Amino acid sequence: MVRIPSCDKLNLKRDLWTAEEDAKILAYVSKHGTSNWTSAPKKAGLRRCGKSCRLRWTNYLRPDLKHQNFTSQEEELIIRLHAAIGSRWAIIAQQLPGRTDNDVKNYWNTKLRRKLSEMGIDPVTHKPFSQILADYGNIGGLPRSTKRIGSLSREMKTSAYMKPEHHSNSAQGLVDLLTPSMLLPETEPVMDKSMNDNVHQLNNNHPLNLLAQLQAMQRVTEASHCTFNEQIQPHFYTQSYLPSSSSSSSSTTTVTCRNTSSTFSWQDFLLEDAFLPSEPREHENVGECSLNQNGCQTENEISKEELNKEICDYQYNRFEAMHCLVENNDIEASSSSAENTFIETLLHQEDKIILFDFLNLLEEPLY
DNA sequence: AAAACCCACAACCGCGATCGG
DNA sequence: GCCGATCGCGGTTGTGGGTTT
Repeated sequence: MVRIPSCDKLNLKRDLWTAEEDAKILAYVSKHGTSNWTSAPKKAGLRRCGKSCRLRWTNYLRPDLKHQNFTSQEEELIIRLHAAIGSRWAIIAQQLPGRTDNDVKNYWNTKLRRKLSEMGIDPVTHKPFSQILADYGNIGGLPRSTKRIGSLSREMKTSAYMKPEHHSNSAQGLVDLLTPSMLLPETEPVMDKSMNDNVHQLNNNHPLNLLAQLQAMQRVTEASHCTFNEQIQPHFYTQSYLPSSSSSSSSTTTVTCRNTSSTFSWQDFLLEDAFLPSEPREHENVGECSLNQNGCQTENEISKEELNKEICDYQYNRFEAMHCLVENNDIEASSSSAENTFIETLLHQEDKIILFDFLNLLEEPLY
């Protein structure tokens, strides 16, 4: 892989952009567009590398960017999406018109992460610190993956190289890994939605409607034999309600939610047991899906064969759900990538990666 | 008043993915 | 299919302004 020489190596300007430089970039874009940044510095008369010009345009000069403070709605969305898909800022930023991935990332790192931490919530796992500490105590004799993210300290967080949803090799963690779409709450009741509505949502998706797509995928999954939603969703965000941006940092702060008469507590933003098996859950159903059968097992009680079977079962169930819809002409078979919805593509890629990583993980020695 | 510290965010780095000859 | 060029992304660092000591 050929590396682009850095601006530094080329002895190009690297400090903050001046108004004059910004004007040159704007003039360049209005004349040449944004398709070729390599030639931008030369054509615009700038002593910057093309990459730097592109970033300046993308993160600051684009006319569609918002430069106001984040709203509480945006804040809510960031937290929810971060819990669902981790630090994939580009995807999260797509859900926030006028915001860049850099904006979202900075806002998370400077505001939201600290806000959650001050409330006793681990911003990586979205679990209370107390639970994490308790979990550490509970798993004293259990094998620990070297890839696990502790997140109790900055050092631990930054030294980890897995995404938050890849924390575990436990059975419960596996559930988390496999179904990012199911980590999202319903923003509104869906019992009156028909399957056709769900499929319509899937086929008429837009990149800026990730939440709706995730929820639609969730409903499609519900149509399968494996009722993940009943089993899993209660463990995650229970409400979609919005905390007031001006609310105190107390974890007991309660505000009236925007769109319903219910109340919101910051504790609703906790993820329960994001990656460790703990107590058996009363509301867990013993469904046809085998994933849940090990919900109360400890890590070392779950054999590799069982976990492999769970992966296969999950893959099969999801495939079957989609296949059923296709057979009923409720959804078009998407044979080309161009026809794939954004989220289907995302989940497909995710599955491949997760399945591969997880099987590799199983090959690691257990201590 | 000045040094130290904190904070927000702009900018950069390095990597993998993708494009195109 | 190969390979160099470019893009896009997430993580990290640098900078400047505000606040505290």
